[in-house]
Amino acid sequence: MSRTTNRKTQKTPHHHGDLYEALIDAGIEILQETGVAGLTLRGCAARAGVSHSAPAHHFEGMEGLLTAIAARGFRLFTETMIKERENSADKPRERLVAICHGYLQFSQQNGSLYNLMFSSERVNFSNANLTCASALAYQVLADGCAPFEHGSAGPAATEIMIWSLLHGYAGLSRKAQHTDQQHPMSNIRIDDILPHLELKARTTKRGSKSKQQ
Amino acid sequence: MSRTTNRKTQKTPHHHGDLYEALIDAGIEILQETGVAGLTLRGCAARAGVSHSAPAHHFEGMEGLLTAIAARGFRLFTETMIKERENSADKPRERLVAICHGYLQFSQQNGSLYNLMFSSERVNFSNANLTCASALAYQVLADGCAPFEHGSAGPAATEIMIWSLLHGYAGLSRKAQHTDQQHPMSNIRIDDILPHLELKARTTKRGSKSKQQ
DNA sequence: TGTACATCAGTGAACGCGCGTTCACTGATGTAC
DNA sequence: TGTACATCAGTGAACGCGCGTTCACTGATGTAC
Repeated sequence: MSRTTNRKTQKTPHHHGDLYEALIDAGIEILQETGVAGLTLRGCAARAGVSHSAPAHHFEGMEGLLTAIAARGFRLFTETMIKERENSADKPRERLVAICHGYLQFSQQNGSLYNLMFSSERVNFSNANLTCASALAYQVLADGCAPFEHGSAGPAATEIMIWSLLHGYAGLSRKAQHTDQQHPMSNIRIDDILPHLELKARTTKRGSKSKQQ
Repeated sequence: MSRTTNRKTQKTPHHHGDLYEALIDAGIEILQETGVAGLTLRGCAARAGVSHSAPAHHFEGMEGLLTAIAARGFRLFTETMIKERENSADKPRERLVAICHGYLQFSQQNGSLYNLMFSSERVNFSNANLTCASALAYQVLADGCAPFEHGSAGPAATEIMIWSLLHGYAGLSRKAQHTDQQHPMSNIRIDDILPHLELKARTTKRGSKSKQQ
């Protein structure tokens, strides 16, 4: 967020400099503070220190802004997973577990953003920028899964199993946070689950960086 | 939805009869057709054939209506899982798989409603009616998981593993539907995953209807 | 280096919209006697 | 069985609100000569 630090100190009335990115920054902050219901074009403009009609010069309406925010989210998401992976031991299982930790770290620290990225009806998932960013994120997960097989339905089965597990765990633990009730979720860590998953070493050799078949 | 069939034929201007339930019916229909963004008090009132201020006599604002809709959703959800379970062979693994099928059937046929139930920031999850309805749904899943253990973290670990997997699979496959892109999700069925999960028969005896520890 | 001009980026007033909410009302219903 | 009255459930007009969007504008910037 260092991009935003000079936002208030800038006195130039016109020519913000990088309003496009600043509006996305603002949007992510608002998302964090008030959830998706509080996210508006006018609110983002105000937080970026700009008139409420300025965003129209950079985004095609609300959908455009939400889509750009989601794309940025996927890039941060990818970074978080890669960072965790690089801190792990260079063994397939450790690498996958590290990626999973990165996944959940991001989803827990950016709940509303994660939600926007994965389930919003107001985002244009055909947008090339977004498609590209989300494909890169998926690739990290897929590479982590590549050394393993789960059943006989091919590599995608492992990916979908792990991804579903993480996506579900992320959503449920977020909901558990918002509920005062005692929740079974509260007592189970992801590390109570991951080590016991049925993941066999793949018999056919595959590269870990390329996605074949 | 048979409750709603006479809605338009009723000519009584006052005293709808069961407006509380009719507004929930209307809300579920609107949710199905337009998603949560299109769900408004005024819209529900209109669909129930009643003036826009009538809902105020039955619900504490929007949050009250959303909460009631979510509670109804959980009851339908529970019914769907139980129906599938009762059509299954009476073996632990078959029963659990049947419950999982019921789970995904509901989430796929009621995407927006499922989303409201599990991730809306606008629902009051402290509401007793809702808490009760969701606890009953959870109980069905927990009973299905009871014969099994996953790792050594106790019964909750199995429940959370299965629940996360289903919740995640539901959310991702819903998103895959809305995306034109070719999606790895499209090629993998839940039955490519469930049979290969690490679920050992529990060694300590437990009743399947009571929830211990 | 200076000037003229085109383009770009943000302004601020104005618009219409649908929303939730309020409120005095009225018609229908139920009950006490 | 009839009457009076209280209560309930829905009406419809009105309100203010924040929203996205439009549009003529203006100040800043870049470029050609």
